[in-house]
Amino acid sequence: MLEKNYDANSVEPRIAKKWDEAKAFAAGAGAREGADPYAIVIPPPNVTGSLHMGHALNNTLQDILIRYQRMLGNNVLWQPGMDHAGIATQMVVERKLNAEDKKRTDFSRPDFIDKIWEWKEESGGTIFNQLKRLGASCDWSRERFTMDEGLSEAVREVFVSLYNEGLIYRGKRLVNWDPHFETAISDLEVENIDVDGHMWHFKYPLAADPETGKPATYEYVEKDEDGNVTLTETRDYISIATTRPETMLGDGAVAVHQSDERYAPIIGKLCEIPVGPKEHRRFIPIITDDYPDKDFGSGAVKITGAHDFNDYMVAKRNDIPMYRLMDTKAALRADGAPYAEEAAKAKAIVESGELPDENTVDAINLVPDEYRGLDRYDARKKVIAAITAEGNAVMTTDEEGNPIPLVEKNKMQQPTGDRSKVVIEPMLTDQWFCDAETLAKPALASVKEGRTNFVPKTWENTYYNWMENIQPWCISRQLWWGHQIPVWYGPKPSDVVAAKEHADLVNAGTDLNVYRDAAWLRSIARFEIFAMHTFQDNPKSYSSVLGEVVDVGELDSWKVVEVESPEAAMHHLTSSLIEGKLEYPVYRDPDVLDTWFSSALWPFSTLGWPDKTKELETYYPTNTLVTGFDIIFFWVARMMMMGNHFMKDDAGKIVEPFHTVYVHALVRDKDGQKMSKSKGNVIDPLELMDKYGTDALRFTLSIMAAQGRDVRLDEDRIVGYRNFGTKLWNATRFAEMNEVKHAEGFKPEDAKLQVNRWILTELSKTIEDVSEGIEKYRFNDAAGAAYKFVWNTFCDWHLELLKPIFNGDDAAAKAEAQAVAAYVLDEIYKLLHPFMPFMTEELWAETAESRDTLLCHAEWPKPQVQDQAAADEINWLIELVSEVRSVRTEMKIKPSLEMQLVIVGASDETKARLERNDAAIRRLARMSDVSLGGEAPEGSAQIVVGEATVCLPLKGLVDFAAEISRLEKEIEGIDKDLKVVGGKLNNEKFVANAPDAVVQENRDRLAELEEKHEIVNEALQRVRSFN
RNA sequence: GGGCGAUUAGCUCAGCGGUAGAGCACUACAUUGACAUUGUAGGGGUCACUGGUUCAAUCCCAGUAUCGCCCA
Repeated sequence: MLEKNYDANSVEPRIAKKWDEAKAFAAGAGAREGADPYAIVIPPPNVTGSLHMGHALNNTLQDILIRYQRMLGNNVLWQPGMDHAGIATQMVVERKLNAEDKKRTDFSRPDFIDKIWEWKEESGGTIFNQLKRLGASCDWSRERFTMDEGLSEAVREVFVSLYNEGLIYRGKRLVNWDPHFETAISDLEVENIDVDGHMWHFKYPLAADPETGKPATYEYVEKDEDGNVTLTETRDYISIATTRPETMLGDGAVAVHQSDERYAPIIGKLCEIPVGPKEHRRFIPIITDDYPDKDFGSGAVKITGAHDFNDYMVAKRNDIPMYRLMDTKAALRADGAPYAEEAAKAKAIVESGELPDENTVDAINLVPDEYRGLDRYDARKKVIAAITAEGNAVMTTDEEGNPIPLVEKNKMQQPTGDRSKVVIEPMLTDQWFCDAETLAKPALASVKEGRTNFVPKTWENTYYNWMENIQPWCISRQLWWGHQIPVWYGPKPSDVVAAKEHADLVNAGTDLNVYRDAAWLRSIARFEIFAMHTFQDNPKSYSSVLGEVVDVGELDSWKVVEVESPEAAMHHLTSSLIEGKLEYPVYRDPDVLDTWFSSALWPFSTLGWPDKTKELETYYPTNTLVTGFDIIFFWVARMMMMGNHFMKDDAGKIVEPFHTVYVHALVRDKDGQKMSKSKGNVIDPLELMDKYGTDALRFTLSIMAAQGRDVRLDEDRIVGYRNFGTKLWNATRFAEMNEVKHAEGFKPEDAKLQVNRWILTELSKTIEDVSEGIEKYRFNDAAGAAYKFVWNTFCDWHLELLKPIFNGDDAAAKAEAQAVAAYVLDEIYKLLHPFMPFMTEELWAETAESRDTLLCHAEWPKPQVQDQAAADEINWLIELVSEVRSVRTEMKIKPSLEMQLVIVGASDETKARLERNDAAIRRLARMSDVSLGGEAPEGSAQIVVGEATVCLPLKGLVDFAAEISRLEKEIEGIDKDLKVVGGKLNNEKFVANAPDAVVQENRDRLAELEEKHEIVNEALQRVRSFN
């Protein structure tokens, strides 16, 4: 006998163990002979991750699909794995070191990476155990990690291929720089946050006329919309507005819109940046461009190409030098020569009118000596103070009429790092980029041409929008943890080779061949002198610069070695030349790749690519990708780009990584707020599983996962669905008490009793609904159909209707009832298994002495019995009983009081039904007797069911006034419906235009309503006459 | 500024050209007979607003309002 309550906490680990021991989730487990493959790759959680509600929803939905497909007998693989999560992981380990009073830079790079691997072994991947607890039926034996050797090989393969195709390149670009982690990040990792900012207005004085030496002036004229002059004044400056005064130090120009008449007189003239030592003030040109907005600020903008994305474009278009002002921590630069020298270089550039190469410009540090090393915000304060003190701030007046600097408050969007939460600094740096635009084209076509489909479809627009406006993807990160970029450089900067491994560096056809450049080699002689000069007296220091030297291989008559840095390479080359050896040193690019680069390969790298494995052949392309919309750009789009580029069939045709992308919603709290630690509204799925059991959580998430809507999770809902589990548990317990047992060889079609044929028919319908719901990713419909069937059909009615049979004397009926109940319960376990795997697996085992398979491998139900007559009969019975109950309650008749039922005007069919269901009616409607009568007994309440009038003789019990009012109310309702239906049918246009079926439906309904109206009206007259 | 979505019962949400639904909450009653994690019954809705299309609109279209998200 089952326990009275289901104890999730003891059952779940036991069932999990059972699955594990049976290797129930191994790829292909439980598959039919010759089955179709069905594969899903898990969105790899971060190795640092812990299960949150988003994971719970995401993996529950995947598990439903996977378990369903497995039960259909398909060859199923759910591929699990984890992401190395570059920044997040490095952050976690650095934080741990900080707690021990150590920091990353106390370690060498390899030692620090070892520390991370140690951390991973100890505490990484707890999320896998949490996913197992959720019941995720992944093939855990195939767990992969983006940093493991196989996946790393795939990363190198892809990088080198794309590099050789010119789709990956290095360049100096303006990128989003995270000053906390001191690395570049991609656009997607930047969050724009609304903040209250300030806009300062400053005067840039015009340069003196070069010919006369006199201060330059112009007539500044402002007009209103109608062209009337509103202001005229003579100015010797141009006024600019800026939210970032500290970047003025790096200005290369002032720009105005070409159509802005106000500034037309001074286009091409020079103006002074009003900050820094007076004797070294820099002058910059006033230029025109499309970018400035005439109506914003003064209409004139300063152009700081190295620290602003818009300015960068303007500077590019107009050959304006871009001066970098900050270091990797976003403090003002302290490198280079004293300011006076550096400013002179900038002056020379302006005067020559020729733009030197970008590295030369980048080397110039235009931060005045007094500002060097300052944090960017401290520098801002000092710059503002200095300009204001000098009288170059645009002034206004305060409330009392005193002059004050004009500082506008303005709402602005501040870019912040999604991990670090610090303000992102646009920085001009050397980075690696992936040509996303080229890769996006086929990926776009795949969706447009329907080879990959988003569900719900509306997400396709989001995808198009992004893919059509895609920017180069910055893939390099200045971190230590990640896939190091497989590019080696020789001592000469132009010597660049991408290689999967050392051997490829010295293979035939390598690009590593600068040593063949005799002229260049001769020039190396210079370094000989340099090296001797530097290290002669201090050989120890020499070896410390050299660092480790690793043999790479032979190339021509040279020995190629790998060293640790560009400096080491140069010294090594020099020293080997001194010693008369032909040793050619290379060093590897220190950057690592964006974490999402390896995730982009996930659907094929996890299956063994670039090797041609059996798994790859079987399970690629995968079927469905289940993900949240927040990573469509980060992940889905990039998998499409990489998958389409690298995965082709034998005919060279693209094979997309998946054919369906199911995008589910975000889980929010019950008030619709996004869950976040700072808001303190995070609901921990693990706590919920402890409290209500995993199945309750899973069922709740499934039934709430309607397409296109966020899931607002309310704990009360979980309580409700926990109760649903209990209901099923107790239904099974009840069955057990009545010796309901799985009957070997029972065929549903053999059932004779209407009540059984009815439930089997309802079951068929439910099987269709649940299957269709899952197939169409309408998880809420699927779960809802199962819920309704189990509780409102099977428990509320079928089991109730079986009670008189179980308690009766008809042995054959009893045997059939037992067999059918057992059969239906088995089918229920199967239907619910994808949603509630633990409880159903437990019940499956508990309800038979032995089973051929685990429930997770049992065959998915198929509709068997369709018996409309039985369905009609029992639905009639349900209506009858419900009506009687309703009237009893309304008439305030004690439930314990047994009454007599007299049916008037019954057809032959109704008579037969009454006979067949006599016991059930008496039990469920609490009647002592059911009889047929010619007319309604005096003092009856009367109910119209179909053609018959059901009379409850209530003489002495019933409140006739109440009964009259009840019947009047009913007639009122019927009249209302009659009016609607009749109105339609009287409308010629309706009859002419509506589909025949609809017209007929309304005709039938009208007839039905009219008949009912008549019968109820008769009943009403009768009651009135009793009164 | 551009785009997407939402607005249905007190709450959380389904639905969707032709009888407006669920769960929770609420009210009344019942019972320890599988289940109080229960049963029976009940109340509760101008389907945001304004127009339009249609024989017919909660549903389609346009506009308005409010809210949310994404992108600049």
